[in-house]
Amino acid sequence: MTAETDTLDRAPRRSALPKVQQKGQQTRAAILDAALGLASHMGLEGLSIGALAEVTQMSKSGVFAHFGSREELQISVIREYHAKFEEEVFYPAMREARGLPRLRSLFERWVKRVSVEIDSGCIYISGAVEFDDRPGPVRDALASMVVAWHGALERAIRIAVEEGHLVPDTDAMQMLFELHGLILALHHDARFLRQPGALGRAQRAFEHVLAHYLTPSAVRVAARRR
Amino acid sequence: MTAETDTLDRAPRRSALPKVQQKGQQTRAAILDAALGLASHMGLEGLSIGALAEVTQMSKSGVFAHFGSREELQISVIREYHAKFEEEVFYPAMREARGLPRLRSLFERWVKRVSVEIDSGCIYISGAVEFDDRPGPVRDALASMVVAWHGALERAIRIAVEEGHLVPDTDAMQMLFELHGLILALHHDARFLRQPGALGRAQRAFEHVLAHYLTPSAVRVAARRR
DNA sequence: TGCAAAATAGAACGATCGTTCGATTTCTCA
DNA sequence: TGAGAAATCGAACGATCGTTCTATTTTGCA
Repeated sequence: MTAETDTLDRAPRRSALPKVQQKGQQTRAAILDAALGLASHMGLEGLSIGALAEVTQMSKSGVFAHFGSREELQISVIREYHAKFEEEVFYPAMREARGLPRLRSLFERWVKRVSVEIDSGCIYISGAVEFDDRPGPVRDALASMVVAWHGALERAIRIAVEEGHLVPDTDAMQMLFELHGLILALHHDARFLRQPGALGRAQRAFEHVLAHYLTPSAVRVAARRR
Repeated sequence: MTAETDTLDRAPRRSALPKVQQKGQQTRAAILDAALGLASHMGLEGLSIGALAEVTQMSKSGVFAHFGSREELQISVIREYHAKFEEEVFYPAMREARGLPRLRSLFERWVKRVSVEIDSGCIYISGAVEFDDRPGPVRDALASMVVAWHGALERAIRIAVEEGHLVPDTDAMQMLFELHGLILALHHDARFLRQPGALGRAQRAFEHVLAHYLTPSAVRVAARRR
């Protein structure tokens, strides 16, 4: 209920049931895994059931039956990506100390994830471009996850203000805007332009943004880091 | 030949011929115009010759004949977008005084263009995401235009350093990275998330980035602006 | 072990895609 | 004005798409 919940979503964790995994769920997971890889390369719109069937060595209708529609498949992929993102970025960073350490960890893991993804793009980013003009349930699912993640970052920034690490008049949404821009620029330069130095530039830029909002006392702590 | 050429491209301007426009070229231009609008909404991959024929009230084969292939159509659209971008952003800004005024004008016009495009996305940005994993002539055309534009911005930054407006140890590519991120964040928040305040945040963020690189004397000039 | 249920396959559907080709209309210029 | 060139159309192609339906196979449980 406080500013820091332990999940990005409000909804309860799905399937806490200890039931043994049936065959169906098992292949569904395998399909979803392949779909995630395919969508990372071709985008959510590039996801085709035929290609997915070929990869998983199944029939088209066999794949189809697990989701009922292409839209539902896309939404499932988004949810899967979200879960992985939580696992790799959000949860570990939330174990860091409140304030600057946690914020720094969130950004660092975010950057690492995107730069690892140089060979398999971020679905949040590609999806945002693909669905910015396409209303519907897929767009809604995507947007709600992105908003949840941004909300988590914003809370981390506010906590850093409370802790006295960032100046009191910090505009959390403004700072979030600037940090988000760095991720997008990293994704663009590393993935589209294939520039080798993009990761370093993103990290350096993070320090620049931080410099704008850091409290004098926090500056001394931050300086010791380098 | 100097750091500031008067065009983004090295190639000579196409068709300086005063020849009267034939019917073919005329309808080709009309098709291209419609294609630009369509690609802005659906992306370059969403561009279909059938839809284009419907919009222009022509037959599919009639449209097709003007380009010879879908790829060539996409490349033509990219070139058209590039020309418009030059006209609206690059050329007017280049008429500003060397250094900070020119750099500021470049960014301001860039931002304006992207925020006008809230209802018809930027092809540079959507194209980068669509083709970051798809080698071929379309990707090459897109990349070369983006690189040319980034090169122009980089030159503007270097000139601002020469003029003493930015600190001598300014890393032009680093600064470009940070500015580009702001545009991408603006595009994301305004177009995908439909956030109203994105434009203002981009402008404020520009001042933040500038603050990092401004020379003390330039700071006084900049302060008078506000 | 056997039987109902779940999972998968296979074939076919209508739609749309880019592209080809030959006929036909429209333009252009001597 | 009339002939040749350019532009446009209409129909058809093979391919791929998501989806539906009916068999067939596989699975899980009493």
